Parts: sequence; structure tokens; C-alpha cells
Amino acid sequence: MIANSAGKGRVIFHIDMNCFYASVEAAYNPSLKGKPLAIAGNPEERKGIVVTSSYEARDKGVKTTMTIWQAKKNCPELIVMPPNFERYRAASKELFKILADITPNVQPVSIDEGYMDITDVNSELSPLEMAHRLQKRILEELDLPCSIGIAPNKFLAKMGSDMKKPLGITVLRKRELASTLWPLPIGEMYGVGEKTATKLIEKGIETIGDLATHNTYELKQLLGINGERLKNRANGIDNRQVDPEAVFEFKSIGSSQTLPFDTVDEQEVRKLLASLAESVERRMKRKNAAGQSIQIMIRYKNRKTITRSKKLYRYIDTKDEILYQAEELFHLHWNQEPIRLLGITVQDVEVKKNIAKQLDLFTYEEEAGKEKLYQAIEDLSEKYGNDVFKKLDTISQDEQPRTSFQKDFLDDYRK
DNA sequence: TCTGGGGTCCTAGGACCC
DNA sequence: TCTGGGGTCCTAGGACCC
Repeated sequence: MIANSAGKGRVIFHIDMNCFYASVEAAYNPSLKGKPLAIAGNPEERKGIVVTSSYEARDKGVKTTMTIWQAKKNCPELIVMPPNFERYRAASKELFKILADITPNVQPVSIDEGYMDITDVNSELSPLEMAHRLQKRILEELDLPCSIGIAPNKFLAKMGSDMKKPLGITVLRKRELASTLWPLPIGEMYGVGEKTATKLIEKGIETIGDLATHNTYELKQLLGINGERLKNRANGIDNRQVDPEAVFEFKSIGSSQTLPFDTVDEQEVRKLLASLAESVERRMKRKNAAGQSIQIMIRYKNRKTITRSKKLYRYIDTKDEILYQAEELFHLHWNQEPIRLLGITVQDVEVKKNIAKQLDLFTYEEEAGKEKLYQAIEDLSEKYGNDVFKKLDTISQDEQPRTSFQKDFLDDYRK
């Protein structure tokens, strides 16, 4: 049988690793198998919350985002380990290699899950048999358990992979939704979080089936565009493609950190901002990217969190530039109250290859040296206002200026 | 004596332009 | 003498996911 025998319908897999971090640790150290294990940060630095835990731990009431002391209260024999991301990244890489063996049409969505579109895979095996082999191979080669959802679209495949754990395989067919998907409580639907669940339950929508049959207009009133989308999904409608390129289309790169103690000390703030800027720079370099906006995040003592951002009209990618912009925003917006967490994010990120094509200031930057460019930018901002870059639009280096404004700018700049 | 860190997408108001 | 409506961009915040 050929996977595509259904005709025009697609066949999508969603692969979801079971308790990924905990399973990787158990694969490295088999003596951990069968024991209640939690991966959690350092409680001394106020980061001691459970990130993942084994099923044995979950059975004893250990839940993700619990603090370690809460988790240990429920499960005194809990083994707690710090996260080892290198390890998880390495395991993830091996996982996606195995998926790529079946089809190039794989879309990673996070370190431990991904979609595959196997519609056009030539195989004598049925999709269900393929899934069994895949699951077995991942278990044998990586010693890691996973669950697989098989369905005609991403949403149903995702819901399917969630239904049986560990080592489950679930087929969700559209014609069986009323008996398979609809009985589930609304809060278990992908895309419905706590807030949305509360709103829906208030309207008497308690199951996915209730949502599927509810009046569309009312849902739009309640949830905006998302209301309509959720209703469609509840009815098994989801046209999103599996996109292997999506993983390269990141839009922001950020770094944030909770301080061991709340602080108002500017020295300490500066140190943290510098190290955050460095971390952002490192990761942007790795991805060969630069960004056009900067955002800072300040979380205060009472957990109230603000974000402040600024569009820059030029691309930045170095630690110094990131830090300079972040410090400026910080001093403009900090209300002097004790700080719990700081974050820096570079937004409107592009890979440099694409920037060079589109935007030319970057080319100038490479050629003429940054200091000269920044000086020119500052002079021009003063002269023409902050609109200068919008008005400039894109002038490529070999291109003739199209407007008198662009001409003035280039004259000024080349001086 | 609780609640990390990495993201994406959507909304809503104001500025500005036509 | 007073005021429509559409569209885009920017900023801040919120919801959600892993």
C-alpha cells in the first residue's frame, strides 16, 4: 500500500518526545530509569523550578514549573538534576537525522518535536506501520521514547501525539472526530491556554465538541480572529503546510536572566546587561544574523514586567551596539524600583545574506567602517529628524538615488 | 516564602499619509 | 470652516507554546 492512496488528502506525522530532558538523562545514565527524576535549575539562584520530569515523578505529583521544594514535598525521593542543554541539543540533532531519513519534508518546531509530511513518501508500508518502525528505531538507536500522531493535518497530528504517552501512536481521522477529539475538555486543546479556557467555560463551552459546534460570530466576539481559527481546528480544518524552511526564519533573538536577589544597584545592572548583550551577540553570530529593533524587558520585585523597544532603521549585530541601545532604553524607562529580571531581545532579525540584498546601509557599514556610518546617521537624524531612515527606504549601493532626499543623504554621507 | 528562559503571533491605540 | 475613511508603521502588552 502506498501512503498516498487516500488521494488528495495529506498524511502528517507529529513526533513528540516523551519527557525529553529526563529521558535523555536516563539514556546517558540507565540507573536513573524507572526512578522519579526532575530536571530543574539552581534554587540558590531562584531558578529552581521543574522544567521536565519523568513519568514516575509525575505520578507522584511533580509538575512542570513547580519549585523544587514543592516537588520534593510531593515526592521526597525525587532525584533532581540541572539541565544539560548540550546533551539535549545533541540528542535532538540525532533525532532529526532519523526523521530526515524518511523524508526531507520535516519541520522541527522545538528541540523535541516536529512535523513530517509523508504524503509523497514511496513505501509499501502503511502510515501506521511507518510510524511503528520510526518509533522503534528512535527507541533502539537513541534509547528515547516518543509518541506519534498521524492525521490529515498539523493540528490533528499534534493532538494525536498527545493522546497516548509514553510510546503511543494515535491515528486521528476526520470522520471519527466526534468520538475521538470532541469529548476532550476544552483546556486540552492545543492553542487554548488558561485564559482562553476560562473564557470559553464561562460561555458553557467545556469540550472541544462544544467549541466545534458553537456559533462562529459569538466566538469571534469573545476571542477575535482566534475564535474562528480554534473553531475550525476543532472541526479538523487546518491548512498550514509542513515547512522545512521555517526553522531558518527566526524573527527575534533574546536573552534574559533572573537575578539571584532583587537589586537597584546600577553596577550590577550594567554587568548583567553586558552579559546578556554578549549572549545575544554570540547567538546572532552563530546564525549569521543582524536585527533592526531592540527590546529590553524589566521584571520588578512584584513580578510586574514591562517591555520597551525601539526601531533602529539600521541593522545591529555586535555586543557593543546591542549594549549601547539596551542601556539607553533601560535608563529611559527604569522606575528605580528593585529589579528581579532583565532581558535583551534583538527583533526584526534577518540573515545577513538577505540584508545585503535588500538594504544597503549594511553594505556601507561593511565598506566604510561603522564609526563613520554612525556619525553620519546621527548627524542626519538631527538634521532631518528620526524619519530619515524611513524616507531613505532602500538605496542600493550601485543604484542611483531615486529621490532628492536620497541624493542629499548620499551627498552628506559621502562627504 | 512560589512562579525560568526561549520563542511566535495577535491586538489595540496613536501617528501619519493619502 | 470643519472633518470621512482606508492603510501602514510603531510601540506595548498579552496569550500561548515548549
